[in-house]
Amino acid sequence: MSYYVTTPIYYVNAQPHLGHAYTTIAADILARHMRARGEDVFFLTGTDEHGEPVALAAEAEGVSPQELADRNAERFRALLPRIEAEPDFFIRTSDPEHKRRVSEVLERVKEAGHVYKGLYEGWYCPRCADFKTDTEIAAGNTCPIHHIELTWQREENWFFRLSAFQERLEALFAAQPGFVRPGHRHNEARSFIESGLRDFSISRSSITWGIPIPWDPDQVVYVWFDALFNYYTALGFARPGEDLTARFWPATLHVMAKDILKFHTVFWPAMLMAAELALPEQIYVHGYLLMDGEKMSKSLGNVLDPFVIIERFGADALRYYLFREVSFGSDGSVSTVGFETRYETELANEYGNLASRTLAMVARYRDGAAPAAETDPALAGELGSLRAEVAALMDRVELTQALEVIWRRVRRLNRYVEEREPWKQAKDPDAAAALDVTLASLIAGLRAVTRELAPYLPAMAARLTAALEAPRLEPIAPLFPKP
RNA sequence: GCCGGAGUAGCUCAGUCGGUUAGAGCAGCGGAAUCAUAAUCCGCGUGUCGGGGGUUCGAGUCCCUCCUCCGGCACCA
Repeated sequence: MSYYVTTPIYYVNAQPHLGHAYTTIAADILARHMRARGEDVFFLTGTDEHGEPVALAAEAEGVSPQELADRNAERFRALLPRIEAEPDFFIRTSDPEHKRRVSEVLERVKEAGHVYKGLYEGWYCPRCADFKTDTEIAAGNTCPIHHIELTWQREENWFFRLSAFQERLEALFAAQPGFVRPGHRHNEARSFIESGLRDFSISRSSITWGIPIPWDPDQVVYVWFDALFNYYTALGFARPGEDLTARFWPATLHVMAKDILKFHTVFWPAMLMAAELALPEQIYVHGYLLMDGEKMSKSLGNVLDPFVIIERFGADALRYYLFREVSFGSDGSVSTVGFETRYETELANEYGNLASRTLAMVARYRDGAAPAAETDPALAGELGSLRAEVAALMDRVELTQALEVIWRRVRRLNRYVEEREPWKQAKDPDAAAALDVTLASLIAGLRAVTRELAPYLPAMAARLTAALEAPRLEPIAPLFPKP
């Protein structure tokens, strides 16, 4: 089965931060899990580069938008290895192939009658070179940024006939209750649709940094229309000389934070319908990471710095922590103290130490030779069902719950050691067979949990797996050393 | 205002179709053990399940109402 998972493409005007890392790690965990299951996986991430803010920032710096985009896109690309994310392709919306394909699709959408010329009017700030929504207008009808008076302007734009898709979207949400997850996000999107859809403008004449409208080169494509299609266009040129579209389209899963729900759950499906392309199977909307209960904010000084964590504890630990601490799909708090607690109690003491004590005992009592005994029936059932349980949860994108069921086994294994007291078995010549069972069961258990943990802890899982599969088992340096 | 979500132990949260004395982790206290990164394991909870009302043999779980917090309510990339 093909499994095509995406992150949003990140807007290059911002600095990469924990939020970007969070989404990317989520998609990476899913991709790794599915690869391990033998699925045909394609994992896409990238950058969104067009639009007003980039054009303005470039102007302010005295560089071209492309130069600014090149520089900042590189920052997002550089984030990937640091968080151990391994996408199959990194798309940039300034890629010529992307632009060409968006133009093609747009023409198709227009030919199908879903695009028309209309008037876009509203309050306009000449300095921002942008229209303001009602909520963005400051007192005295001024621009909140420039504090100058806004003017009522009208612009002739090309509009997308979103309203025409109202019924089809309603039908989609009714027929596929799992289209958007978690469920309350599905409802949120649904109620938005039911409140009545209005056409929206998909072109801009005020800027030039974008994809030209094929039949009206004085205007460029509205960035969202450009950006969303990345999921589709990427498959056409991710592999030189090969078109992966038939193999991977439609996407299995789009992962994103809640701020862009509307674009992905309403606009995007309608755009695909208009282009007569298949719809993604599922959209997963996760929450925000909060710092001590507040939204991340540099000025508040409450930022959990992912790079500090990675440097001190490794990317595995960060990946683990984010999905362990915060229930995926909800908002949740993260903190340095919380991180340190989980790192020490769970990664170091429970899991890392389980590995240490197991390897040490095999080395000490059996000279490193893994006993050939069968897994203790007391454990076999629980360990045997783990793989299927995790797979079922991953299918539903329940990343936190999957970690929970895995961790229950980690704790079970530590309890098993206490129950069996292998140090006593080692002293009793009559208990040799029992000790074999104990050690073999621990090794099997450790393998089972490590296999499931590998998507979360790629580096340490690989280390431990290698140690467990070595011809001679030996103690290894702590997986998660305590400072 | 309208729509949606949340309010459960000191903290963070789980509680599937309503059903046995409401659970887990963390923190705290006591104990056991010594294979291990002094890591582990066991024991210890008098919680108005936000308030009130209702349905039911039975409600944290369903209905009504009120309070508090959060989010969405269109072009913000």
